[in-house]
Amino acid sequence: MSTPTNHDAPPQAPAKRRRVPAEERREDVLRVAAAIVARDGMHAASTAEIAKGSGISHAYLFRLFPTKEELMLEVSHRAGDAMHQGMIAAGEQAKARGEDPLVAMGIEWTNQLADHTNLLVSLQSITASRSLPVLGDRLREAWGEVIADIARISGAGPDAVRAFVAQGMLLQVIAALGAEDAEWVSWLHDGPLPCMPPT
Amino acid sequence: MSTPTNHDAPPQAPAKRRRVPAEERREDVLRVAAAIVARDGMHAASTAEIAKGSGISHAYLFRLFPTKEELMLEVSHRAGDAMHQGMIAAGEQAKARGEDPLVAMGIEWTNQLADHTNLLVSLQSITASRSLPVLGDRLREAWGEVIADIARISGAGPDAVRAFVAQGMLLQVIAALGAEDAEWVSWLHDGPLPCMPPT
DNA sequence: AACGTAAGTAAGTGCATACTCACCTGCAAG
DNA sequence: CTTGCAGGTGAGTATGCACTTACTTACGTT
Repeated sequence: MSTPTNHDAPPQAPAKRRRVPAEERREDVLRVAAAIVARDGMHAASTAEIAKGSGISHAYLFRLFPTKEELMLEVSHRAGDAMHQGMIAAGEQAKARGEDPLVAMGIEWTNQLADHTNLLVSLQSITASRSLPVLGDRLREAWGEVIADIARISGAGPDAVRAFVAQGMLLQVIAALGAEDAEWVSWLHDGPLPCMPPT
Repeated sequence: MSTPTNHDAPPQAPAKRRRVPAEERREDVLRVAAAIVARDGMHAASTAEIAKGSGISHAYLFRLFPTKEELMLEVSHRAGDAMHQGMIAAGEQAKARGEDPLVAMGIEWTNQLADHTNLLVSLQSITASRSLPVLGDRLREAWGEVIADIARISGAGPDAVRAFVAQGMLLQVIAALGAEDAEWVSWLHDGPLPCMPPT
């Protein structure tokens, strides 16, 4: 009368799933999550979809990241950091080569258009920060550092840095709108997109 | 045996609800919805909260706006339109007075910082457009018109218009981050915020 | 007074979401 | 072979969501 332990004869072998160290899984999850957040935003991104996309169970996702909020903070941090570090590297290399660092950083920035993900996640972070105060704090701090680095590496003054950052924001918005091919965009840039003004 | 029609003695009078024409209610709802969307984004904004904030039942909200999507499209349209019209007006008035229209439009734009709502709704629209294709179409079109108007009224060329719009985006982001008082912001603007560069 | 209609609602429906619990399993060391 | 344990899951739970149905009520017109 007790329930039989028999599992009802699994019809196929259970696919012999690979076991993977947790760290590696976390990286997978963060990649997948970034793509989904880029499309849907942080609030609408669903943990179930992230789990499925990462090839793990919903339950295990919450062992890797105890709450959705922590996952999102990490996603945001990765995206911001990647862009920040990329720009620093490009700027300093150019400087070492005796070229204009600001131009090099601009090119690096526009290169990010190739894979929109970081750009979009950054934008989504900004809009989510209104209802996620911790994120807001982190972002304000991060922006301060980015701007300080731009200024330090390029040696440019406030006006030039402001113009530079503003252009970056415009690119971000164009990417988010999927408007790279809109005629007003090509009019604005008067030629192929990837060129930031030398100012 | 039939259920008594007696309503169990309503303890207070039912508050004598005011009846209001549907059009007027729609305006209320749109205002409330804009504020909530500004904070939470279009996906996370809840119709229930919008209804409650507007002082109507959840059910009636869906008579005023048949779906959430239509509500959101209207919210987005209102915000974008308000900013667009405001800029056109400021630009043309300045032109009539013989002043630089681009400067006037910039001032108008920064004035929007006083009540962030439109700025934020615009940003939220942009990020939502990735998962709401109709919205994306509308936004790309609207941006084309805005940029054409800026160019027409100011007579400025692509570079100046691009710089102008980019500054606008930066302001939008600063507002979204709630970073108006951050030190990097005041460094960037080197003085009080509301001043766009003449170029 | 009585009627028509626009304004308004209580109480759902069914589905998605974030998160949990009890349990299972591949693999390396003793 | 056995055991320990990190890696991994099926099947929930409670809550919130967009949206609906059937109904009531205020008010201008005749």
